[in-house]
Amino acid sequence: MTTERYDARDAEPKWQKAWADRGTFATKNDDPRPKYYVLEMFPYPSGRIHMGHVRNYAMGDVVARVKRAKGFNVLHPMGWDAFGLPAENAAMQNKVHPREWTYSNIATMRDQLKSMGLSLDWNREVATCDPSYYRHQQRLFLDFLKAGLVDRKQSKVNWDPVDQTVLANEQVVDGRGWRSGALVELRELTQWFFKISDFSNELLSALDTLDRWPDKVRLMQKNWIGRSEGLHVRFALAGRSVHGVSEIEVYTTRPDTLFGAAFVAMAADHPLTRALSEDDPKLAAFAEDCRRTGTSAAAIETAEKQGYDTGLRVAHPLDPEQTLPVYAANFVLMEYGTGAIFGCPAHDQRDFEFATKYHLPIKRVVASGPEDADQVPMFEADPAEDGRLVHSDFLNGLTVPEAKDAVARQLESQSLGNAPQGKRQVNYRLRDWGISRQRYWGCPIPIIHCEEHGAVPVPNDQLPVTLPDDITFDRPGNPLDHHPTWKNVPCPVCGKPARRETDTMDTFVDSSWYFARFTDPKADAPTVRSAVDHWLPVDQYIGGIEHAILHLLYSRFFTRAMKVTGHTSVDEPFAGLFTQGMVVHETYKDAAGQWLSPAEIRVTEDGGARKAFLPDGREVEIGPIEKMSKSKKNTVDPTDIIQTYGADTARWFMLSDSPPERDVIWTEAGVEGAGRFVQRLWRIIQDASAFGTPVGTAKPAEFGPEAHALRQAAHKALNAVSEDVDRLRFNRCVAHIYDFSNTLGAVLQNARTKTPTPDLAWAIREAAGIIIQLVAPMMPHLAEECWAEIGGQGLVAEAAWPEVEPALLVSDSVTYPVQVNGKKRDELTVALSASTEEIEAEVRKLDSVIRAIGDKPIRKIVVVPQRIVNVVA
RNA sequence: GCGGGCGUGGCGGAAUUGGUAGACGCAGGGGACUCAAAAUCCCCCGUCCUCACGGAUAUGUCGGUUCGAGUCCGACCGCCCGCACCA
Repeated sequence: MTTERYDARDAEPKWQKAWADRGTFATKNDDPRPKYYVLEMFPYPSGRIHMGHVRNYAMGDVVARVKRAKGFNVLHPMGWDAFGLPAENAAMQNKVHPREWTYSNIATMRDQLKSMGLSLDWNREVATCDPSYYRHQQRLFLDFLKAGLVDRKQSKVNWDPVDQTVLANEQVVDGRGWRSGALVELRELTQWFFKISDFSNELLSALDTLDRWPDKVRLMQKNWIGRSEGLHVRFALAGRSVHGVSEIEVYTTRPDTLFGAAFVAMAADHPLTRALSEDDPKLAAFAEDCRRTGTSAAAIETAEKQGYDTGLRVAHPLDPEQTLPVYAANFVLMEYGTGAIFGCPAHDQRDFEFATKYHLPIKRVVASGPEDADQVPMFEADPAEDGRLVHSDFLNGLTVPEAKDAVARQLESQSLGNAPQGKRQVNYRLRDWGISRQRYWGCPIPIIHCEEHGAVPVPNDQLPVTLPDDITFDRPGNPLDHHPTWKNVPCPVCGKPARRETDTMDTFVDSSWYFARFTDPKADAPTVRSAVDHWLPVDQYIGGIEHAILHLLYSRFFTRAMKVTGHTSVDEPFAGLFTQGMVVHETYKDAAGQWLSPAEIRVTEDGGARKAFLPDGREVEIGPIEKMSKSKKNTVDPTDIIQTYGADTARWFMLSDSPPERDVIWTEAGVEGAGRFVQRLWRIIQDASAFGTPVGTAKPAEFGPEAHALRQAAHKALNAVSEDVDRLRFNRCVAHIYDFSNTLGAVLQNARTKTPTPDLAWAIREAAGIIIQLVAPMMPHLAEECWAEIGGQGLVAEAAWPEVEPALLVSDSVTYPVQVNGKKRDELTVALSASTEEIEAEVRKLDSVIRAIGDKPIRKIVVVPQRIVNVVA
């Protein structure tokens, strides 16, 4: 018996070459077989692939290979999300051109991905930073513009007054610029927007059709779109008007609580706040302060609630006797509703805090009964939604929904000025998508600004507008903005001097249609209808949960916009979605508090206590397990792992143990375990090759008990793995394979001492073939080597998925756990055909049951067929 | 702050979706083989009581529904993700 070791370093490139030479993974658009489109979120070319990529692409590869084996024409492409900030940061730090930096990263990462042995069609590779890609994006932009899906309006950006540049939210740390440390200011710029809010209702209602998406993602999107039914209420300013303004319009989803209103609050950017600021320097200063918080919602909402009493008062719309104070407040957003609210402190936590801070009255208007009608509410256990109205005039005694309706009807019939004072309004939280970025490394927005003709689209025959190469980052701001020849061009309409739009597109635009481009990546138009309509929607999309909202929502919008402009006929880009967890690792810190990488240290285990040391013997602190990141140095380079253990081991480990939607902890022991299984399987296959019958031997008519048991195990494993692959439960696939390899290993162990009978030899050969095919999607190189070893036909990568023999999945007896009062006391094996009565009778005879019941009478016996028996006494 | 998720042995996790809690793997312990080591093979392995048979207890915490709860409901604690200019 040979026991040579499997050498991944030798085998892996060999099989990769074999697949490439045969074009195994090249996909044709006109293949008649049913289509299946598998896509993993394409990577940002940051420099090197990381373990998160390995996990993501290993999962997609399993799906692609299994679907291919099941007879589908599989599209499984790869590309690069290649525009973005890091390239500019690298340019500033290392004086390297963003294009050079990006393409060299792509070259490195492409090699790394190829070494993983993924079943990708590399002929379809695209990079979003390539003019051959972004020219079509410019075309889409112009088509959207023509279709009325693009808007130009003011919006706010984070401005760093020292660096003279716009900052991304992640570049704002505690309200200061990350490089300069200067206090960030908000600036208004005129920017381009995609009118995603035109699709709010449709994006919301179509979520119901996405039944192969995780519920949590659909819920997150639903909340993000944020449909609410409410009332616009106009409050008259009491006694005076300000610069001609005599009212404030608020939006509320709780009109029922109007009698509990204690104040009205406006955003710092509300037109009335601005008007008042002109005569009130303190208010102006307050508003300025609010603006300094930055543009991020998290920052605004975690900031302490603050208000400024403007001195204005408004009349209560339902109680002429009463007026309410008007505040400017930092937690009211101009972007949502009307930019003004009324506050009811008794029934809103935030209003409550605000009222307490500024000593405003707190009046309860919803109560579950008379006993709590006058109590100050406790939000934790408040019956806010199912109580009845109190202290509310004509609303008293109504339920919350009744009161909402009553207030709406009253205010609709009541006039202020010449219009009804209240108006029902469906409102969405979703805002239009601002795509202008004041950056170099992005897709140029194909617009020329002319003094006379305004924003003029670049004519089709002048596309693409390519990025100039001769730029520098010595000056702050966008290099495009101070590039004289690129920026200054004649107006396409009149020919007079004009200037190019120097803003580039948000990189989310790039990733909002790449899945469509893959269907015909070299086409002269953004898409070719026959290809895009054939392939879309993506059948299985796989990526990180961090993209649950923005990327996926933008892509859903973009697909609809492409439909409106005739670039596709589909609505939804992704029929199936899977969100995988992160790869995490222990962190290590030396005595000086410096992070250390796993490669720099050595871990020992002594009586359960794990300790880490530097090579010189100094002890290292083992820190918490965190997401792999460069800053904490807790990364493991996939290339190192692949060189040491092989790609198959890395892939296998990434798929085993942890459920794919959850985080997986990278451990050295885990990889070694995976590596041991590679060798174990190789030994099993060599044994099977020696003891099994040769290929093509006729199937015996009869199988003895041992052969039958092995066949049952093989077909049960095949069945289980097939089911779990469909549901992307790779960790369970791995467990089934381990389980089955233990069974097969034991049979082969016996074969060493007792030569197998012909029927068993045949079953061994069958079992070996099945286990190789089960392993092949996850460890494709090892599987090819094993396939060749047992004399399989052609390549496993091209072999059809084996058929389950259903007869082998059923057994003729059932073993029931027997419980007494819910506690397991015994087991009972009966024939599959046994009736409930027969089972009951058998159970009553069991000693263990009699003992457990004692002298209590049996009240009933619950028999759940094929499951369990419970005796209730 | 708002929205979403997760929590089971020393560790990663499984549990037929309300039916035997701990499959499978890692780590650990014991044994076989070996001059020896590695590799491999066999056995044990939640905790507590018991020589054992067996029993009690146990799925972040507290309570509820049920013949039966890791799974469903309510409250709490802890951790993670997103929050519109990171991708």
